[in-house]
Amino acid sequence: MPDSEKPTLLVIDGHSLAFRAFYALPVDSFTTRDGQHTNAIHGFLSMLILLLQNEKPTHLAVAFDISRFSFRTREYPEYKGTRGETPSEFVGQVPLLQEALAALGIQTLSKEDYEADDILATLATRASAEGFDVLVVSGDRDAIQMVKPGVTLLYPNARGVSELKRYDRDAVVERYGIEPEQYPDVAALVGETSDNLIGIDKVGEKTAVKWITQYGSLDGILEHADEITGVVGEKLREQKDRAIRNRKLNHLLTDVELPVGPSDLARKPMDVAAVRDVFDRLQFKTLLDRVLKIAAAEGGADAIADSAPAAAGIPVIRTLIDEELGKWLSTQSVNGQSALGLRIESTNGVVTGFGIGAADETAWVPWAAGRHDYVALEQWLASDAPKVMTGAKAQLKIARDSGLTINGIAYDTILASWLLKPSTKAETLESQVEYYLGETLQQSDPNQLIPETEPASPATQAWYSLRLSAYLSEKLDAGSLNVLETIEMPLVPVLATMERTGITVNRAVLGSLTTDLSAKAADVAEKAFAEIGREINLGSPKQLQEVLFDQLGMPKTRSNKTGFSTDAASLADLQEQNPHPFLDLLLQHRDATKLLQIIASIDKAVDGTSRVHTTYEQAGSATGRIASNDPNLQNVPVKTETGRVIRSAFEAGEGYETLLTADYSQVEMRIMAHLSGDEGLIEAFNSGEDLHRFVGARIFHVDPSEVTPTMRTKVKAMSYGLAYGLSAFGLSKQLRIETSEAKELMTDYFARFGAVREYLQNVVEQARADGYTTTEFGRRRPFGDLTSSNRVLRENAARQALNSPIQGTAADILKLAMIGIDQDLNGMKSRMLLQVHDELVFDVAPGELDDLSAIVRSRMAGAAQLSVPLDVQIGTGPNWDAAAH
DNA sequence: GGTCGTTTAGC
DNA sequence: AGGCTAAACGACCT
Repeated sequence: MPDSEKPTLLVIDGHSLAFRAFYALPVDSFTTRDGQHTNAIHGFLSMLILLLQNEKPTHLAVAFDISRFSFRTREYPEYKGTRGETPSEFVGQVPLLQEALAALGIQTLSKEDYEADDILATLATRASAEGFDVLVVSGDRDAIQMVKPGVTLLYPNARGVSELKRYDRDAVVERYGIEPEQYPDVAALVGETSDNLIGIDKVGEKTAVKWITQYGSLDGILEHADEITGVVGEKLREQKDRAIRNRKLNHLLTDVELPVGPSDLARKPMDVAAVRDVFDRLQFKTLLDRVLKIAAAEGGADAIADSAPAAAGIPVIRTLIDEELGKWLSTQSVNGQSALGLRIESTNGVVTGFGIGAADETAWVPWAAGRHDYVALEQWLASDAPKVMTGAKAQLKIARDSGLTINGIAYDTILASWLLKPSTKAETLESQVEYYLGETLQQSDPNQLIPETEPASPATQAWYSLRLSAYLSEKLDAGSLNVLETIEMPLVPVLATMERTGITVNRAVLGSLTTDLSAKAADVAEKAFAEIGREINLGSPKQLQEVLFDQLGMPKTRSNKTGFSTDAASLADLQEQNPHPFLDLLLQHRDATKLLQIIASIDKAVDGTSRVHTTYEQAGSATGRIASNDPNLQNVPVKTETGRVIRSAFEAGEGYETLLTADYSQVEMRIMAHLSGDEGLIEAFNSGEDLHRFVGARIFHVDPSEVTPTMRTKVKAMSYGLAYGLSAFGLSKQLRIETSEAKELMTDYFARFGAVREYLQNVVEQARADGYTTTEFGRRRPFGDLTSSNRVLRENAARQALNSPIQGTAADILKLAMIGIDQDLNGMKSRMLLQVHDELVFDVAPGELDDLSAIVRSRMAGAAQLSVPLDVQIGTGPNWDAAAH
């Protein structure tokens, strides 16, 4: 690079470069797991990164064509007419590329009726006049005409976009033997196949250059056309109109009116969070690293100053205790009015200290039970003074284990970030600091005995939590903030209590079931091996495929990525078409081993007091639901007889009278009735009649008493499928009926409950317009793929969008009920133990059954005011199975 | 040892 | 070609 002090403007023809990348890179290697092609984007961005590194432009813009129509096609409709339909795999990549460019802080330009090259030529001309060095990147040969002192063309060679050839004036002269501004005259004579511009017959580059050299220009040639002898001379005189037309069309405009001038195109800092977001979606790992390196090299924290609060530098940490701490807390929190960051540090589950972060100061409070006077600290912790944390629930549990009371947890950056983008997996403080603030927070590596780098102090961590909260709050809309404040934050201590409480499990029940099931599994496995004459791993889909399709020669099932499916539905199909004892034995083996797995996962989690403590993942699901893990207590079997034996192992705790379960009946259908306003469905719920019987009566035109079990099953499947975007095909599969019958069922259903279909369609339409769906309480879920050109992607997104407000509203409702119940339980001994999406499980203290039932019923039924009642079913019994109803 | 794909338990 | 999950296992890669 020249050391010139001149600013350098880099302008790129977006479409032509992306298109070259599209053909240069194999689609197969550049496709996301969702099926989005990314080869053009990848090729373009890697070229761009190289340009940024090598050319270090101070100013930058990428121009795009808006469509293939321009003033040129109006003048000459055949212009570029030979170009086939642009491949849809390419078209879909352009908006994503533009999104990536926006995140990188790069301005994109386009103008109706003009081509990108006209914009480039205009900018190049203006910039050059204003004293810029200009670099033009275009894959269109017409761009050669822009070259002049100070303007250089970078032109991709045949191998795609990985190498760009520099054409300055001398290079053009060397390559073509003419001056750059003469190039369009040559091209006009020769023609340009790719633009569908036919030249003069028999005139190639050599002849054209010879004439230009001799007569100076196309005009000069035409003036002396009579002097040119031979067949080419005749052709020239015959076809000179073509050359004139070509010359008009290949002239690039240098005076297009643009909203910005060269100096407006100064490089802007990238929005690190947005860059990560886009690159994550595109699954560009290596490219992201390269981009972030550039960001760091170009100015580190300053580069992201626009998108993040100013990094004033990490404040010095004071170590404070007792009175001094009390004064500091009072000053920094303005007597408990203003939020402070809080990080609770622990080792092996025992609190060792507190990091507290204010805006410009941080404090570290070493802590050990009974070692100091902690009055000031414990007062502040127990007060409602607002505290900002990152991952509050886990820290709160440890604090409680150490006998501390913490109130006023007003903000959790993990939950805030999740509400912002609920489809991403839960984060950590370190990942948030890096993602949102573009800074690095050292964390301790548990695998390193002697850490190479000092991990950040809890005080610094608390300070970062506070900064993150400020950043996130600005990004959150009012609805999401409302969900954070009224649902998610109040739920944190409730879930913490439930996790710490756990539920009693009778290991003896599990033990005897394990014995039975193990014997059963061994028995069916042996019989299965006898059927096929050899022993295989029944859990290996690959080995099963060999047995089923090669050895037994069964018809092929639906295919998946690794071959042919052996799932239960496929095996049932096989049993119908090609009955074989092996199939049934295999299913029985699957059944037994699955239950054994679940039992094992529960059993190994039982603690010394016979209780299991799940961990609820509050920021895990895309819709707002809570997930349960380690062990998962939201998928404990219930549907089969054996499954219910597992449930019967969950018992009332010691000193408690019984278990109580409470669940909503058909919440999602009720929410659908409310949201759609469908009069038939609303009437169904208000009638008190069994829902599926009521709906069945309407659809099959019979009296409710005449609805047969078969009719009820079909209607039930249809109703439930609605909220999932079930197709006629899917319905026919599930019910094992003809597609035509499923279609008929759907038609009849919508004939009676048409507002439901209308509502579901509206949800998707609204989501497409807004870019997100919303629950009744304001929880959002963004959707980008609703406008994707990829059909699979688009239709998947549509089904997710229509389901989200329903599933999400149901989640909101039960969460609100839990918060209310927890409040009302204050002063009682009974306790909430489990949440299973539409069900809650409680330990009932002696004498509290009636009170508890009333509280639970009232809080659950009253959690939301819908146009249909929320029906709550309550049951009690010594164990979870017996308490079901 | 990590990641992906398949399968299946629940709602 | 049915929405939201957790978990186990096999297969494959490093």
